[in-house]
Amino acid sequence: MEQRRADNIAEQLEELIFNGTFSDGDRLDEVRLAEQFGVSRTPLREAFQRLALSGLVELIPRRGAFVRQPGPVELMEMFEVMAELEAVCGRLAALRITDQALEELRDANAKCQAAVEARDSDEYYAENERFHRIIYQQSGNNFLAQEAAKLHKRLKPFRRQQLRFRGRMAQSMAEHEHIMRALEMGTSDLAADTLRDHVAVQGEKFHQLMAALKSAAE
Amino acid sequence: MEQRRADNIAEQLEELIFNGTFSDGDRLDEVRLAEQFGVSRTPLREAFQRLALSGLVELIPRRGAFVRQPGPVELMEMFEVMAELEAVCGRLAALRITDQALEELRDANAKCQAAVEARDSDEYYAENERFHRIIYQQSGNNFLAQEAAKLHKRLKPFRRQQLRFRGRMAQSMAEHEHIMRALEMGTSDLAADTLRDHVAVQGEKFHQLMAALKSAAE
DNA sequence: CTTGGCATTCTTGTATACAAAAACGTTGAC
DNA sequence: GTCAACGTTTTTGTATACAAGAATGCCAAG
Repeated sequence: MEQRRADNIAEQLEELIFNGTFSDGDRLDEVRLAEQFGVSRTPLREAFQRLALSGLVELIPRRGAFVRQPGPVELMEMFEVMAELEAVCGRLAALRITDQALEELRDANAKCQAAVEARDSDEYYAENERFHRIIYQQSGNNFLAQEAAKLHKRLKPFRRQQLRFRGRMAQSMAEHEHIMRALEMGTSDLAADTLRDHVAVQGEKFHQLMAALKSAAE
Repeated sequence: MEQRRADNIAEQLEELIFNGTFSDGDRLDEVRLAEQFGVSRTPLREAFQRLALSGLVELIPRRGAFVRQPGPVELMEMFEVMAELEAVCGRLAALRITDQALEELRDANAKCQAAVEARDSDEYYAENERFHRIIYQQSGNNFLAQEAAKLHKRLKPFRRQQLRFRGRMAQSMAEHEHIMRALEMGTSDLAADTLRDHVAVQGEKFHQLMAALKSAAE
């Protein structure tokens, strides 16, 4: 026995849900997945529980585990909450941020810029995430930072799509500049508003994308 | 076999942690609890997972399940986040609240007032919770409402203590009045600020209480 | 007396076996 | 032909058995 297969399985299942192998409403068959992963049902059931807590899976008693992808409405709601959480982080961070953290923000932003010019979207995502994560941390509120990071992670697969809009990357970079300036100046309300808009626009773009896909299908 | 013992056990354990039977750092012994509840280890482990997700228990691989009560610092952080979440709910609710919901708020508030006069703290807690829950709902953002309710529930046992401050109940009632007025008028920023302060002061009071207890112990 | 290594014991993680509930298909009655 | 009731099958929930890692204590060596 190695150790903690259940965790590993939870991650793999998460990946399978994100990449679309399983989609909304699919029932996750315990026995089938068990032999597929080469384990017994026990660790799989543990993995289900873990996924249920992060919201990816719904556990219905006596019925099984069902994939639960958020619909457009729920997604918009989540983006709205994300925007507010980021705004709070920004407001607190503007007062509490350290010089060193500011330096790291500049670094992350510079690498973001480089990634945009190199058309390296993976690099862009990574550095963008670092940028936001620094702000969460610098809120000085660890609980808040964790909650923000949790939701950020959950929205990750949807944020990617929205960035395919023409010119969105450049616009996003400009917004980052404004955010940094607000943090440097320590103007908390401005930092909050700028961050809120920065995230809210992602929700908006996503909404537009959904609408476009829908009308294209008709 | 009845059905879903695991859920039941999770609830009971939650209660045991809240009422102080288990306190911070305690290890939850699988076998001991299993025979205590008259079940096998399997449903217990499921219950642990569920408690871990709500943050009451920390699961350390190969070590076991440990009770994880938030310390003073984390508690303050949680109250800060709660204050901000309520503020957001208030800001949105001020724009979206229905007349019927306003009526229900008035009703909950009146019953709160009656409970204060009757010195019925249980009733007060119940109606106070209803008051806040209505605001969560009226934010029009279901995801937000759920998150707010989740954190509200988690802070419940700590909120109770803080209300023992002299005159806190009356002050809280006055704050409720202000909140309602802001919601009636539809002034979202005012509603947000009033709610934020209303919750933040709870954190403050709690802080004072902790300090008082600490200095009394010296 | 202290410390390091080894063996024993205890506890967690996983597999398998069993029980009960829900899903499914078949058959029979109207 | 349709619908309902019953029996079969599948699938979930729980118990138990087993394997492996961590904790503990003992003994010996310095």
